[in-house]
This record gives sequence, C-alpha cells and structure tokens, in this order.
Amino acid sequence: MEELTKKQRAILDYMKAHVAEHTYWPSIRDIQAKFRFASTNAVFGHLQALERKGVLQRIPGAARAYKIVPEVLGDTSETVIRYEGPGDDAIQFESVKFAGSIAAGFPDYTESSGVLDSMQVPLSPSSRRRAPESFALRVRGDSMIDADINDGDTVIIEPGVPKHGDIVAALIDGETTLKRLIKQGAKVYLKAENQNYPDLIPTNSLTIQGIAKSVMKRI
Amino acid sequence: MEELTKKQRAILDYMKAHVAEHTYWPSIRDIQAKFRFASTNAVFGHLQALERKGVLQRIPGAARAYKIVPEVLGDTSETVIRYEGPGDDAIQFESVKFAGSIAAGFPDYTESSGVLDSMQVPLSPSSRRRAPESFALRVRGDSMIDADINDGDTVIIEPGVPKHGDIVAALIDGETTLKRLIKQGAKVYLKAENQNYPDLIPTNSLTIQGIAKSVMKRI
DNA sequence: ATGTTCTATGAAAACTTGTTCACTGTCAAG
DNA sequence: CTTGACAGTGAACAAGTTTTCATAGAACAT
Repeated sequence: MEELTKKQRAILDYMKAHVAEHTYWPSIRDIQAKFRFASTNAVFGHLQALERKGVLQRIPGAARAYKIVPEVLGDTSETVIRYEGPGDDAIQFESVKFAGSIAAGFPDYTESSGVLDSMQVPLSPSSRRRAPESFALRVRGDSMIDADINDGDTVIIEPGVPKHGDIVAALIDGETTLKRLIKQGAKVYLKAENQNYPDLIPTNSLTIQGIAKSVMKRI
Repeated sequence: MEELTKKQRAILDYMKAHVAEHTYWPSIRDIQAKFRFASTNAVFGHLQALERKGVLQRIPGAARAYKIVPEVLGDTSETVIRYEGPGDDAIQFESVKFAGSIAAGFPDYTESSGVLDSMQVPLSPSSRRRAPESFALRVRGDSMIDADINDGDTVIIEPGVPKHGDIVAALIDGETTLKRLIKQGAKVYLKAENQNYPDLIPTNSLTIQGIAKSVMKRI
C-alpha cells in the first residue's frame, strides 16, 4: 500500500468526518473551501491520488458519491502510537438530569445523603430527540443483580407508561427503588431480581417515576 | 406527525437502503428510475412531501444530500399509576460528544431508524467536571464479549495515555475499533476479548482515540 | 357543479459538480 | 542540467442534478 501524503490523509479524514456528521459526502468545492485551495483542480488531483492509492473509490459521473476502501495495515517494525480525539464527526448532545442514588434493595438510610454528582447520561434510542424528563440514578444495593444491575451502576430513567416486565423506578415509603413491574390483572406488583429477596412486593399505592431503559457500568 | 403515503414510505425506504448499501444518497433520477416515473418531478414532489412531513431533510441546491429525521414512535399502553419526575434534587448536566457508531468510518444506517441520532453519554466520575474531549461510540461486533461489551452497547471514551490492560478505542484501517491494549516492551498489541478471534493484533501504526472507561447497555 | 388536494407528465431553466486543458513552481533523482 | 513526479492556479466545459413552470386526470369533500 502506497503511503498517503499528509494532505491526502487530511482530505480523506475530512471527507470521512463530513460524511459522519452530515450523512452525505462533500463536493469537490466543499473540500476546496475547507483547505483554501484556489482551484478545484487541486482537490481533483488529490482525489485521483487517493483513488490510485486504493483508499478511496470514486463513482464516475455521480456527485458527492464515494466509497471508502478499508486500509490494509502492515505488520512489522516498532509501534508508533498517535493520540487523537474523536474528530469532526463528533456531535454535541443535549444534557440530561442526574437525580442522585436509588435504592435497589431495602431502603438504605445509612447512606450519607445522595451524592448528586454531575453526570451525563444517555437517552434511549426511541426518545433521543425529546426526553426532557429523563434522568439518571446511581444504584445502591443488590436487589437487581439477576438483571445484571449491580451496586454502583447508573441507570437511566425515562418517563413513560411501563409495560409488564419493565424495570421501573418506583416511589415506596418515600424512597425511590428499582424493581421489575409485574401486572396481574388489575393488581400490580414489584419484583426484586435477586433470589435472596422476597419475590413480590404487593402495592396498592404506587408512584412510578419512570422506566429504566439503560444501565451504565464502569469498566 | 402526519402519516406517510405508501409511495412516500417506499421512496424513503429506498433512499435509506441506498445510503446503507452505497454510503451515498441516490439522486432524484436514481429514484425516478427505481420507481419508473416518467418525470423527475414526480420524485421531486414526493421529496417535498417527505420534508413537509418532517421525516426527511433536504439540503437545498446540493446534490445527493439529505438527512434523515428520526421518527418518534409513540408507546401508549394503559396503566393506572401515578407518574412523576425525579424531583428537585435533579441537576442539569454538561453535555458531551457522541461520535456515532462507526463502521469503516461511516455511521451505521442499517440501524432501525437512526441516522446519527442524538444521544447522551455519561462521563466517568474521575473526569465529570472537565472532560471536553470525551465521546461515546456505539459498539458493533462481538470482539469484546468476554469483557462484557456486546454489540449495540455504547462505550464512553475518554482521552488519556492508556496503560497496559486498558480497553482503548483505536483507529485501524480508518475504523474505530475497541480492543484491549497489550504492551510488551517496545511492541504494542491489540487484543480482542473473544476466544474465537485471533489473540493479538500486531500494529506498527496505531492511533489511540481514548480509553474506554464506561459501558452503557440497553435494558 | 366546483374547488382542493394529490399524483403525475413533459419540458426547460438554473444551478451544482466533476472533469479537462494549459500553464507554473518546487524538489529530488539521475 | 535535465528529467520526472508532485502540487497547485485559473479558466472553461460538459455532464449531473435540482428546481421551476405549465398542464392534467383522479379522488374527494363542499
């Protein structure tokens, strides 16, 4: 594989970033503007070079139409490590709220108040655009370990009407707890996902704060 | 959301499929040929309708340039429960960047509806206050399942110099991949956490985008 | 009946974009 | 010194592409 020049690499990266951000390719004149070329032909030459070197495929006659050919990497000599950020394809995101910690077990009053740290949390795919009420909670306790939600994890709660089987953040005895919602006819139960815990917690007065849609874990 | 006609839906699907297959959008004439219209204006009208109904965004004057507006899907079951938000202890959070899910440098259009959807991502506790370079990546593939990072998960990447054993986002062949970093003297390897994959991937040119600090999973 | 909306045709205008041509300068190898 | 590869300017052309204009039938409500 022939090596790319610095400018060719920059142009290729720009094109990738552009397509990642906008979902469509830049035109030759877009690239020209970005790199302050005085002529479209400068870009044209670079694109030809990129194609000749096999990393870019142009679609003849079509506008803003390219394909990326994955680069093959060599495998000898010593390793040179470069560090770089996500690039221009990064997109700014809306922010969400973090409501402190939640008890996934019996109410834990020993905790020295909610930490209420700042934290960023993800929205579920179905409501990425508009979920102004979404919030995050740190999990305390082990009542949901069978659902792979453990102490220290962060769950993302989103508003909505929970279905049977959803894991919900419910308000019980003034405490927010994380349990699976079980509907049996008109009756509603909360179920802990831990064999050591009582199976069902019957409720007649129940306040649902939202549905746990995602869980965030430290690696 | 106004409802789409059958033809509008078909055209929208075709456009999505085209972009998923070719990585660039179809021209109006491509669509015309596909649907055997006698006039480009038939397509033009449908595209106008799609934009008016809010599911497609056209870039005026630009060729093969569109954006998909993710459709919001309503979910209405019935339950007789009270719902309320997180309460006053909620705190507004800073926002982070989301770099999209990247396959060969491209976003993954095959996803249910998402084309570069917005998403919120959490920061690690160690860098909540100031991590302007942090970003998130959707995981594609199963090379890290032994580290409990699966296809569809979202990892939060933070900048920094990785230590031996860290899981890093590395740029290989123009793709961002998630692997465990192994240092052996001056040599550096990337290790997939999957028994079915080759153990070590030798590299000589390696670009590290950051260290995976957290993983986010859908429930 | 009448108007409106949706869908479509056919042609042309207007703009975007890729491509070509002629020419210049730089730099290293032969 | 010459040659050739590489990178760039400036202008123009040809094709691709979107967009507008004029027109018309079908479905449908008023």
